[in-house]
This record gives sequence, structure tokens and C-alpha cells, in this order.
Amino acid sequence: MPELPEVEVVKRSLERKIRNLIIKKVKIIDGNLRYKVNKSEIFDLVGKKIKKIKRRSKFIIFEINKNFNLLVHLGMTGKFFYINEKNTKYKTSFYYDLNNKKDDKHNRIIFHFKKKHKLVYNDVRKFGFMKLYRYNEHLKCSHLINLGPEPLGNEFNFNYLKNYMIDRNRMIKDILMDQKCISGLGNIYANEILFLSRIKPTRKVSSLKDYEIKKIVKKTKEVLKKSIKFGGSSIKNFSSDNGKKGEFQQHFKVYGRIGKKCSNPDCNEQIVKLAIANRASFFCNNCQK
DNA sequence: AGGCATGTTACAGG
DNA sequence: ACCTGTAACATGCC
Repeated sequence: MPELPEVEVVKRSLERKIRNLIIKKVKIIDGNLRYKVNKSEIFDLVGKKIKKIKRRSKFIIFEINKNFNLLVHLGMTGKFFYINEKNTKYKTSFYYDLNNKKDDKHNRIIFHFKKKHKLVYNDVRKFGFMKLYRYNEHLKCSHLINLGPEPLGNEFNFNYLKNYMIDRNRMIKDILMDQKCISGLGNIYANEILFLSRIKPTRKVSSLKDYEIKKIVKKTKEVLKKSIKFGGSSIKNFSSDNGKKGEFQQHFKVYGRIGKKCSNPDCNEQIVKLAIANRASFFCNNCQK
């Protein structure tokens, strides 16, 4: 699920579903996530109210009463199921097939609220994590302290990006995925942004012209907003047909399109794939310079 | 069987 | 101190 648009969609839906609910019980089924869940800390949450849900980059922050903040990262496969008193199950904002027992195998942590409402943290690969911080200590933690600006915020602009690139000689795709430079992009959106900007992922940042940097900033904001509007991307298909699903994956221009015709109507090239910094990169040799 | 996967981080070497 | 590449984490799917 999890690049910025997906996390934002999850955050908004959690805000609708569990804001102001009081945690009655926490059950840890498997706390061996990326970091081992600290049981006594998590059990401290019992009796406390979830006041607000926030997002920073790909992190979700549950603000609990005043003195606790639960920092959550979904890793590659983390997701939340919300189940209400009528036993309707939602995969965060999406309806979800309650009879699909296969996924329940990967339920890791369950928060129980009143009247059988619950929030399930499910994570197949267990790369996600949950850490509890007192007061505002999370703001100083290693996960958040080194993050670059939010791509949708005003601080992410031409001057900022140009300045960040000075004296660096890395490939542009690598820079876009560097959370210290911009926080929240991952492999899919980095590929999409460079296609939309008509820039090859292998270009060294020192070779980028001002107009190209401007274009990257513009397309970054455009594509993220568009994806959020479409409910993010769900790469895996879920069996639900009852309600909304993320559908931005249908709008991918390059990601995963190896060997297929370039999305630009006037171009007949095939999309190629290349590994950059260990990640699959897709691009059109003709359209991207 | 082997390769691949939306993410992060530790480490080695330059 | 900065940069680069590689591997590791755990699990499922093709």
C-alpha cells in the first residue's frame, strides 16, 4: 500500500472511523514486527482515547490523550482493517470481504473499542512497526528527525530542490526516493514523476536544467494529488466489489509496464526496465531525455 | 526453484 | 562527512 498517497488515504479513513474512540483492550498476536512491539508500553494505551490521526511522510501518528503518540509505519504490506459493531469489515477506507480468512493469518495487533468495534493491524511481511512515545518525543525520534519536506507543502519548491541538488551527483530517481530530500515518495511515484517530467531516471542531478527541476516539482505535486483523489493505488486486488477501492494503479503511465507501448499516444517505443539502487525503474527511452 | 515485490537501514568501501 | 552499492529483514506470488 504504502507511499504518501496511500498513507494519506488510510489516515483520512482512520480519522473517520476511530477518532475519539477509547481503547478498551489491546491484543498482540505477533509483535515481531520490524521492531519488537513493546508490550507494556502498548498496554499503557488501555483506557485512553484516540484524539487525532496525523500523517508525516509515510508515517501515521495516532495522537492519544495528550501524552502519548503512537508512531506507525506500514512498511511494504502493512494495512488496517476496521470492523464495526455490525461486523462490517473495512480495509481502512475500503469495504473488505469478511469471509476472506486468508488475510487474517497476518493479523498482528488488535485494538478493541466499545461495542465490538476493532482496529486490526495486518502485515504480511512484517516490515511495518509501531512505537509509542510520551509527550512529543516522537518529534525528535530518528524516524522523523531527518525527513525532508512534505512534497505537497510549500517548502518543497524549485529553490529548495535546486539547492538540495547542488554539489550532489546522484541519479535523479535516487534523489526522489531519498527521504532526506523529499519525504513520502517511493518507487512507484518516483517512476511516474520522471515519466511525466520526461526525464530519464538515470540522469545525474548535476545535468538537470532549471526548467526540468521546475517540471519535477510540478509533476510531483500533480501526481500525488491525483492519486489521493483516486483513493491511492492498490497493487493487489481484493475480492471486495462492494464499495470503493484505490484505483490509481489504473493510471500508472510507466510503473510495471515493461515491454508495453509507451503511454504517450505519439510514441511507439516500448517501456524498458532497469535496476537503479536495487529498485526497478521503468521508462521510455524515446520520451524521457 | 528462483526471482521479484509499494520500504528502511546497516555496513563496507570509496 | 558524503556518496555508492549491497544485503538483510519475512512472506507470498508468479
